[in-house]
Amino acid sequence: MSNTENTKTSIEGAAATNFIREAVAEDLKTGRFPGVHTRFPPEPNAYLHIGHAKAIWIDYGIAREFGGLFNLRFDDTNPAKEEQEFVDAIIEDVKWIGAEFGDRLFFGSDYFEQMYQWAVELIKKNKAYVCDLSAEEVSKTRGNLSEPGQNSPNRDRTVEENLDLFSRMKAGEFPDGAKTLRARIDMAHPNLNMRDPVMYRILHQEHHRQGAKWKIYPMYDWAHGLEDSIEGITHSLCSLEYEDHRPLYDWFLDQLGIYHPRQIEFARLNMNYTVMSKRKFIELVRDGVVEGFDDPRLPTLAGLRRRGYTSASIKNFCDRIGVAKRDSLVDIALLEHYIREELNKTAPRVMAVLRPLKVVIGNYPAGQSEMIDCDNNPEDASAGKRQVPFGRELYIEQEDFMETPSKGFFRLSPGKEVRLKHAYYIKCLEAVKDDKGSIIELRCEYDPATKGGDSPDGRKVKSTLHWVSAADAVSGEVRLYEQLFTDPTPSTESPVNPNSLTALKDCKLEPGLRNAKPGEKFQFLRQGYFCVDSKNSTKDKPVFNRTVGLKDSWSKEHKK
RNA sequence: UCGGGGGUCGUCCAAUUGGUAGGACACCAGCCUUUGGAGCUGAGAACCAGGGUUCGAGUCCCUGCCCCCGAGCCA
Repeated sequence: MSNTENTKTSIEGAAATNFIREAVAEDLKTGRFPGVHTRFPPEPNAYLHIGHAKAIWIDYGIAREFGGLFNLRFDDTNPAKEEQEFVDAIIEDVKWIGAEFGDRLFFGSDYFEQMYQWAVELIKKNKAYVCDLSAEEVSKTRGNLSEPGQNSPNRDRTVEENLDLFSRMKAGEFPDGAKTLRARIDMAHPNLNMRDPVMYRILHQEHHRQGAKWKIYPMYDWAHGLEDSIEGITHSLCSLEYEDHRPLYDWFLDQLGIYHPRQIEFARLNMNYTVMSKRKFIELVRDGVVEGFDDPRLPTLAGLRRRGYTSASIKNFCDRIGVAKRDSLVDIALLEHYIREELNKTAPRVMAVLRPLKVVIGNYPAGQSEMIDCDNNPEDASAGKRQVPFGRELYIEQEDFMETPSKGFFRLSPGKEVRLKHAYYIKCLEAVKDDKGSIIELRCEYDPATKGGDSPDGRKVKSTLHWVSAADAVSGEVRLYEQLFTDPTPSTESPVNPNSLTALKDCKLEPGLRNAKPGEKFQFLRQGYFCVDSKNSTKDKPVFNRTVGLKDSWSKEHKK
């Protein structure tokens, strides 16, 4: 345990400690547990989101820091909601995050037989009984926050009768909902979870792994502690809403007298401008509001990955938000900070014109072209240089030109000179308009002496623009994303931001981008970080997703 | 109403367990710049309230206040 001291801080020098780490260290010190073994127990009924990444990183982090083990275990106790598709997606996501579970991949449903035996044991101890009440009746007799519940009329069945009925439930003799197995605790308990909770319900439904073998399925409260116990979990970490369930978790384990892990709860992650609700995701996908669970606007891990987030940036984020018990709302700007920080160091710079405006350089010889040396990454000299074609006709960004410049605008306008990145200074002579008066082309002249972007006479320009040679440009689609919701604290009913996706269909990309691979990440100079879409991008028609924009003090100033 | 939790800069998390309240993000100012990017420097900014104990309280004790979770045969 001497290594706990220097493993306190993980990547990026995050917060020094948290209450869970301290509790685990204490348990090791007092000998409550000889080592550390954690687990991440998703139900395979949806895709994982960044809130799960936080949980995974806590579970895995605690195991790693104390030299322990980490299991991935599917809590697949409800066949009505669970599917293999989700199992596969979750495994991929957990691996992507980098929580190593080795061969410790488990399924709660594999323990059904053992759970059944333990239930029989509880019946024999007269701690559980078969109840004939309907779901509605159970609900009605449970009481409420201020009133105690009433005992089930079947609460005092004999052990023999209970054993018989329970085995017949298992055998499939009764229809769905006809009976349940309930723990005999206390219908007047102030904690509603302790009022004779249901342990098993009858479900004539095929399980994605167990097939038609089972007609009864265990409830979460009954199953979860048993799963933890079977796997020898020491610290069963979960979110705050299970605090009320801990007494029940403990009760089952104590009644059985089996190995007893310790449950510790922490606050789940909330982020502004988004929702962390599986139900909402399913709804958005079903209604076609988003493309799928991996839509880049969703905070699912699959969505973030497709958007261009790296697992490292998500882990850095998780380390920084820490672990605590109080409710919080993390600013999504923090997540964006970590992906910018990483991509600033690693993403090659390229030029792409999103909303093209043609520029014709009158004094550049017709038919001539040349290759310009461009830095791949000013943050990283080892990234080298590449050659980009330059010619008489170019595209620049529409928003980089203003016929009558507003105050503080120092890009291109008639009579003004700017630098084309890595290339030449150009001066605008004239804006050509169509019949309707829209600007369709700029007539400019360049200064051959400024090749490379410097003027020998030392004159300065206030602005540098990105550009793409018209003759060589690759056309592609660029998808710009904004927050999924305009409401900083959306409810599940909040409308989706109508501008959450803007697809620009005819962007002009520098020719090298033709060979970009799915998932490959770039900085589009002056605009942001983009990655090749992993689903819709083709060689002929590349598609890029904007991961996050560059910080933009101009637009900030402009809004004032 | 009952039970379980929780209140520290705008946001998130710390404070060696009673000894100068700190970091990150965000924001603001300045510098620098062949990305209005990046980078650098600096500033502002908090202990829910009121009592008490103590030389000394974010930390211990009282009394309030506010917030979250819980009444699925979901997890």
